[in-house]
Amino acid sequence: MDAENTKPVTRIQREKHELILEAALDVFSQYGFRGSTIDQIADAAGMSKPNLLYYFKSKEDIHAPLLARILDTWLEPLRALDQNGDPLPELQSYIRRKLEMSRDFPRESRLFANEMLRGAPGFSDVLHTDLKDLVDEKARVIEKWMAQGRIARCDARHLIFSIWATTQHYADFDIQVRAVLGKERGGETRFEDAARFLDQLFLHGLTPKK
Amino acid sequence: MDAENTKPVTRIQREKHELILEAALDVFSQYGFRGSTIDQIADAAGMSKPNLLYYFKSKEDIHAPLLARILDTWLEPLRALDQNGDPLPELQSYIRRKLEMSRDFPRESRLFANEMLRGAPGFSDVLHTDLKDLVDEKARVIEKWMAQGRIARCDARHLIFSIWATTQHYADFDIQVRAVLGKERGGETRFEDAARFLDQLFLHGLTPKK
DNA sequence: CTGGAATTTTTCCAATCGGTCAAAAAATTT
DNA sequence: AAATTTTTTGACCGATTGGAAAAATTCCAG
Repeated sequence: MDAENTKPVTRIQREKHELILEAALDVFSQYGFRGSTIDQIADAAGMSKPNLLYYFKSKEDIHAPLLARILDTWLEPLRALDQNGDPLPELQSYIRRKLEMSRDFPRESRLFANEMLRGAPGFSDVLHTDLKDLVDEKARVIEKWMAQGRIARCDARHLIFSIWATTQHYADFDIQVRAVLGKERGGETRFEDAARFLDQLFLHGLTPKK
Repeated sequence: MDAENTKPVTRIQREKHELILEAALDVFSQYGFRGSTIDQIADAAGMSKPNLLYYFKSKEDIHAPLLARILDTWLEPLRALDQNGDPLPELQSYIRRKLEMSRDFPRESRLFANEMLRGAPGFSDVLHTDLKDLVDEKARVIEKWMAQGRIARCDARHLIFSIWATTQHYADFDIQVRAVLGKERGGETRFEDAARFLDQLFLHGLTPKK
């Protein structure tokens, strides 16, 4: 009955499953679902298309587990936001962790972005439940901090949006960021520079300390 | 010789050109270049594929003018950043104008995002010249303001990135934003809420005024 | 080292892809 | 209204798409 949940059992199955998902992440994150072809993925995985289809019976079946895996990973830093910690350091470390994810998992970020651009088909239910619930919960935590005067009063949800946006930008718009910074400005320090900048932005904004 | 630059002359040509580009923007902004089909665009434009190809001789020829038109529009607010104005109001109005563009031209924003996710093929030259030059120029303006103590010291380029990221987020991740805010929280005020929040973020950050 | 299971390759398919072409139909000019 | 130009259609093309089937091969336990 649960034919789709049959997990790999043999050594080869485990290896190839992982190999294919790795290759698929490369391809899907660049071209999106419709723009990617099974042949492309098979090539990237170094195998023939029918061979790939022996492990995943359809294009959807390769894409779905990638998405499922990601949302969880992606929200982990937000889950770690601790209501018992100090507000500013908590948010600071949330921002830093999200930025590190953009640095270390840019393909995952782009896959997610591709899905959002398409309007998140067959994914919007998760957005309205799991995601919304988590954001609601953490927004309440942040609002409590505001009520206690430990943090400036602002819209907690838009604060979360701005953290997502600024950090994911470095993965999703990597090409643009590199182009603008140029090589002479040492594009390899861009994540440290970004971390410093975001720290200041979220802590103090642009008002000069007189 | 300049066969590709033959501009529409008749009334019908002008109308259909615009109609097709409008439809193509809908499709390309959702599925990206590779994920979109000429048939889809023709359907959206209410005409047959061969008829569409009478006006644009290839898929590329529909896509290219859309992209060309956008980068210019997109950077106009940054161009308007006036070095003779007051720093904080200048930046504030830059942010507001960018946010308004996300509200009024979300498809253009998504088309651009799609192109970036793909690595901006056949576009990266513009990024390294026009875009970089403009950002360099405006970064110098901002750095001058910092040197004069009229604005907090920070990385001017990453400041620009953060403005791009936070504002475009409301167009590119619209689905997610709506899902998180939910209808009960009046998703139709999200742009006003965002404007208020971004004003505060960039002006004062999160440090509470004691 | 062999028999059965797991894996891979070869061949194939119908649908869709981007695009062409000639003829039909409108629109415009004379 | 006739002649001409512009626009639209339908039929079609080779290449690519997602995927099926079955034969050929490799793997591994007894």
